[in-house]
Amino acid sequence: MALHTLKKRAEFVAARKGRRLNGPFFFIEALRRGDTSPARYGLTVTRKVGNAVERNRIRRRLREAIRVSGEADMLPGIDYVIVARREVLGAPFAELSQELRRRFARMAEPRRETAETQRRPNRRRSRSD
RNA sequence: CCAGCCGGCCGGGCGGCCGCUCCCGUCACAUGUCGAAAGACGGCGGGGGAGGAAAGUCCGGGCUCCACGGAGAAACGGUGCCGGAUAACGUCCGGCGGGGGCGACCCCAGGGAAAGUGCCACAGAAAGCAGACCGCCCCGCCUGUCGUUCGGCUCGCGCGAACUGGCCGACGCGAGGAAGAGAGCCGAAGGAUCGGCGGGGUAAGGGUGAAAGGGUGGGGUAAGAGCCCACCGCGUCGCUGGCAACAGCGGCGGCAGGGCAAACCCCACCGGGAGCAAGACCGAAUAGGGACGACGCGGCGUGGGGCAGCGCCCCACCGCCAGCCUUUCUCCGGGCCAGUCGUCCGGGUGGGUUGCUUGAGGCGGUCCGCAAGGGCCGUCCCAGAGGAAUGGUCGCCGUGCGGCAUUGUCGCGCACAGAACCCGGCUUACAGGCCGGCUGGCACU
Repeated sequence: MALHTLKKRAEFVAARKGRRLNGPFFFIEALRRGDTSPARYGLTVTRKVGNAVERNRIRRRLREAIRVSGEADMLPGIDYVIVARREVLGAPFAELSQELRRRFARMAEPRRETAETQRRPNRRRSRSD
């Protein structure tokens, strides 16, 4: 049974209010929905990353990486939004899925450290559409 | 073999593992949800699944909705040689004209400049009722210069003769025959030439410019000029060929108002508007809409009523005038014309379903046509997503570059680019490769 994906623009916008985690290939926004239904995810690939072909490729690699190795580390009740960077294109697939797993695991951990990272001034905003 | 021109086509291939989506078949046996059931989600099997440009969204259509009563005018946008193709086009094909190339071929927004307006910078004398800077020519005047002839003077060279020892050398002569050498100055005559000034002729030449009022050659002339002649160009008339654009030939005209219309403009032809987020159906909350009832409602006019009357108020007609909508305007025609409260009714956003892929369709054959294309026959069904599928990953092969090396191995790379209702075009992007035809060279037979 495949994971559900986010469908509405409102859901993407809401995820921005969640915790944020940076990485070399992407950053993740995670929002606790307050129920216990299975995790959902959405992919954001902005137009400045590349043309349509490259954006498609990024989306497909990420989706495949989540399907193969990321699913297990996602927690129920949370919406994840993964905002891709251009580096996804050149990265080896193994490295990509490893990175993805590491990030999900980090999300699941107690938020002492993450809370600290979040306090750091981070006022950069990114469009999700 | 080299260089080039044109047209067509492909644009990585094969396989393993794991996925996505749509369709068809099948199962309800196992598990879960919904359901009375059929069945749906689902399991299993099979099949389809990005492009030549899917792109830019620049034209033309189909399809859909909106608007659409008639007449006239205007405005706006587009197209612009001729004929054909086509559903249509600004596209395509075949011609014509102009330009380029040795050639195969390529390029051209290619109606009207004698309706009018405007512009033609800089340079240049002059840029639009043409003009005269230099130059060329003629005439007059002035001053100088150079030849010729004549006369005079000065200097120099030489010869001769008498005399003579020698020297000096008067005189004469110097284009005659004995001989040879001239030069300068002054004056006069007439001529040539240059310069200056003035008057006129000219548009050949120079120079400026994108463009200077046909071109080349000859005659002609003071110098020149279509002034005259030949050829070319141009205009015009006629004939011939062609459906036509146009071409050819002949006559006539001595040549006329140059360019820009991708400046306004004129002429001819075409054109309603918006787009699948169109539209249709099912349909929450909230806000708004319509009908009926009550209260209430532009101006003038006409009729009726109330008050004793000036006048005011009420009702009706809807006659006129306003206002709004009818396409921008005009005329005619048509429609609408406050608001508040109560009752009832239907629309409608989020969402879902549909439109949604069988079509000016592809492929093959055949016939017609130079071709674009068309007719007929056969055959095939070939993506339909919706935060958006059509893939991810690994291996082998192919191919390009580089290293080692010598035909193996290693490394890096393999273009432009992703359907969103569908077609016909245009334009733009694109690594590499294949096929066919043609042209110009070189070599060999």
